[in-house]
Amino acid sequence: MKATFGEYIRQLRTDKGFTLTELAALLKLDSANLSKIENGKREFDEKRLDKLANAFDLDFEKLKIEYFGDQFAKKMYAYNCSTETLIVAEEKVNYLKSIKAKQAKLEL
Amino acid sequence: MKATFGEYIRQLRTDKGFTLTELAALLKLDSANLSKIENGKREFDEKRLDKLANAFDLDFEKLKIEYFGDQFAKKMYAYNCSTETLIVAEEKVNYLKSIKAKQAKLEL
DNA sequence: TTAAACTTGTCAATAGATGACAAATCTAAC
DNA sequence: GTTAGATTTGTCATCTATTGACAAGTTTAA
Repeated sequence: MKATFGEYIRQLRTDKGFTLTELAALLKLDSANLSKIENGKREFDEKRLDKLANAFDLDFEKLKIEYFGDQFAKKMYAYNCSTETLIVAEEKVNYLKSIKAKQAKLEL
Repeated sequence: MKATFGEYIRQLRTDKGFTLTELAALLKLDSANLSKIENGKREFDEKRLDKLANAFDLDFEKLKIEYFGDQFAKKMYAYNCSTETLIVAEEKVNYLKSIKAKQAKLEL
């Protein structure tokens, strides 16, 4: 659960005994590029999250957590951000939601 | 502190009595584009964070928290991610750091 | 040593972000 | 209500980064 997203995909794939070529076909990408993704040399495109969930019958909500958690972690690591960034992020999500709620009310 | 990053810039700017054109010059961008940034219609490029910190004499670490917190919040809001994403992100940052620490040890 | 699996390098094609500028709108002072 | 400065909006060419694709290399296990 602490692995990078690439390591996570590799885990899923090898557990099911798929080759890179087989999984790549399910995800509609090149096996060479899937290799790079698993080794952290390319990004996994969020547009393919649903295909990945289908391929391994995963809960989509949990997959999003894994995926975006990984994205955020990489950014924070790269820019040496303090963990307070995450607290601020949570506040800001709530702020965005409150804005939306306010707008929905006005449209009544 | 809960505002979006665009609102935050606008706050800083108007507090100091700068016009869009003036601040834009300091940040080396077009005033029209700065307007879009303040109104959440364009992204603020992370490469300009240092210029922004200088323009308002801000603590760079705090500015990063504000900036990346905003980025993460937007993503989470857009993809409707649960707040658990942030907990996972924190675990993963620590994982990345532990990897690095391990590698540093091997290189001795 | 052979075949399949995997890795790596490269590059053209594509998509997305950015800079630039014109035009419209807003605001406040006169 | 006119004017000037400030801001907003729309558009588009250009730049940049990402992606797909494929060739060539290495590793692995039989």
